[in-house]
Amino acid sequence: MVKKPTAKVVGHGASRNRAAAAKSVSLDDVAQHAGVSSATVSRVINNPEKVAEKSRIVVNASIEALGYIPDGAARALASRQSRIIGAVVPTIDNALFAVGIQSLQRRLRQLDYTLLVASHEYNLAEELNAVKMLLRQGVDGLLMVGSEHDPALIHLLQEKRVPRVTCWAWRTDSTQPYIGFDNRKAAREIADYVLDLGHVDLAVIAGITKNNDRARDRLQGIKDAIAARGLRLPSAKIIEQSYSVEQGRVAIRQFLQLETRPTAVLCGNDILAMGAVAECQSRGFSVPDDVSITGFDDLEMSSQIKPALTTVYVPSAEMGERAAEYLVASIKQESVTLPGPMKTRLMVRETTTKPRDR
Amino acid sequence: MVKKPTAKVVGHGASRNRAAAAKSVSLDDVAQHAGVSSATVSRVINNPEKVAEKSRIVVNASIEALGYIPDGAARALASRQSRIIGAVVPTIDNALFAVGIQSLQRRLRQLDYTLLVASHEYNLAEELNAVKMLLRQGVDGLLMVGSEHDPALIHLLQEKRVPRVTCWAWRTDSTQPYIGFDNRKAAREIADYVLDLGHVDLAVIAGITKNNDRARDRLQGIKDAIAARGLRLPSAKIIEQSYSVEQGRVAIRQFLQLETRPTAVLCGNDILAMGAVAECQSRGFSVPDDVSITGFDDLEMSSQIKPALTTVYVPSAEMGERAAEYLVASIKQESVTLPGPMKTRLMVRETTTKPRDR
DNA sequence: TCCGAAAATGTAAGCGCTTTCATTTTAGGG
DNA sequence: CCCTAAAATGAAAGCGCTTACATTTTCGGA
Repeated sequence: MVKKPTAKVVGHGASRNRAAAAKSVSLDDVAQHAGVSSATVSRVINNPEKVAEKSRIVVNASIEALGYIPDGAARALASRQSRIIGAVVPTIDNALFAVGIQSLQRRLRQLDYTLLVASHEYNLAEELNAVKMLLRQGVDGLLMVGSEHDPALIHLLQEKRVPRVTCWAWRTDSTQPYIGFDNRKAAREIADYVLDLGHVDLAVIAGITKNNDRARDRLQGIKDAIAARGLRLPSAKIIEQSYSVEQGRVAIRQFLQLETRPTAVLCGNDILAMGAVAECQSRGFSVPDDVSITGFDDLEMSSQIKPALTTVYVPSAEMGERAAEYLVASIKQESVTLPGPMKTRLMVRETTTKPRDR
Repeated sequence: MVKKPTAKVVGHGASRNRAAAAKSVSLDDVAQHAGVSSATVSRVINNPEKVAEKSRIVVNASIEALGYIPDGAARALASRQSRIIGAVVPTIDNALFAVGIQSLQRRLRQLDYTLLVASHEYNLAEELNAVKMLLRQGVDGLLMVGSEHDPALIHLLQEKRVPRVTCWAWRTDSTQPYIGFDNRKAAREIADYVLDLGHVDLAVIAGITKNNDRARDRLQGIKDAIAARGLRLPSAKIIEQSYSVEQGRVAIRQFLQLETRPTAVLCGNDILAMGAVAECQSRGFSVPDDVSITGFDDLEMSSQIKPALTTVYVPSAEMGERAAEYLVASIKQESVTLPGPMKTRLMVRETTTKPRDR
């Protein structure tokens, strides 16, 4: 007698008793409830136009009735798209970036994407790590800040071919897509303004330029302006500080006790400038009469403090929005043209004036 | 003759020619390269202690050599864990939340988790949407702000059983896990301080209390203090404004032109307070001599402006860190005890003083 | 009425992992 | 050296979707 090959039932039947996770509704459940195949349900979700109106209605009703929420992981795995965009910024805890991220996120959500964020606190190795982590999570696109990165990062990105964009900077050496502005040019503008006022003895409180092209560009822009007039900026008149109010205070203190006190201090951002202003005030120096001070970024607060800060407006919010649109478009492989550098704007307010006659 | 059941080879062999995506290295590639099974490679990654040291070394070498990066989606699908934590905040663009998120993110990364953020701009429906989106992405844990939500949200969370935590608030009606502080109590403290100074004619610039329990609690705390002394706070002395410097200015303007000008104005947060201070100054009122003003949150800037703001310190950074730890622990089903309410601290600075004799 | 093309739907094969269970290898006495 | 238990490894079944391809239905002439 010959053994009949019978329908062989294989299977582990292991009932995963995970975390009491309330058995959640799956695509198949919806399909069954609606009396169609799971493919149709999938289509209703992803390509409704390919489904007859009749079944579309039935399926949508079932989705509603069952409270079905698609499983992103399964979706990502099957479609090779996660609908997640990653952003790596130096820190979220700086109004400049917070504003940009907020608007990025808002726009992304309108486009039905989610935002994964990471920060590296101005550390290139950490940045590389962060990007790896985002890549592991399968982000469809990536936003980064500035043009300076670990070479391994560049290599990694090249290899993975993830659509990406660089913000808060802009350069002509376009080896990467930028949506940002020209820090150097903007810095030169505000420096020019101060020089036009008649100041010849300037000092600079820059951000830490190491690994930070934005800070470096800003400093360079100031140097450009000074050099163009045949003036000099001795290195004793340049201090690099990390971005905090306190550090701004610390820095300007040094300038204040110099023999030849500068008549104007240009700061790498508004935070430093606010510290500088505050320190001058508490030491009895008048701003701008004794010292003119400028910032950079034009944070909300900057126009509100007394005296209001002369600074450079930077289009963070618009940038975030544009970046969202650009990334999503490139993911969808739509043709997109990168805008040129975005416009910054000199905001002349109350912390700058002509130097006193000497 | 009996047909031998042979190994049946089925398959579509469909070569997905997706977006020229550089064929990336998979687990199997690594396994092959290392001469082991994919299961072993998986173990090396997830449970190294279950693998003989010898193969562990070989496998790690292969991973390195091939530049293997695990696919998060596949991992999430198979293991039912995404290693992603979601955070839903009103807005990122408010130093209070930015600080919290920054520290949440930092800690999360140390714990090998990633942060998905969403903001709802003080809109409950948007919040529900955001949570749905995060759930769709399969977050393992969820951080939310405040205790007031769309009922559907609560229901959804109940059903999905996602570990969650509520921050920036704390209440005894513990229907949900809180890691935060008691806004009402803290507000009462600062109000008590102002009252102790001798002020009897107070005014309040609160945040918008609709859908915002934090704002409401803070206002209530102030009312508590006033009521406890048998004083009154007429509704004309309460203005609700959204959190911006400009709105702070607008609000205090109204108080300033009142017949019985309040001698102290308590603000719902530092942003409003800064606006209030600025407006007083530009209208020639001295702070604190003509009007005492208080804030809430103790942002970095608040101690730096002139006059420095009397306010309440709120432990945002620590909260973010604790929240990260709590969430990860609950995900791992470790036993965790929630801390009680976190400590806030009255920061007496320069914007408050005794009322002038009348 | 019938036929063919187009539209709608269904079937089932993966996507790249994790994990269960079975099998092989190793180690440790007797 | 053999036997047994423990340790290490492998084989393969899904996880919940998307999608290529096959099949069925619909619809508009002729």
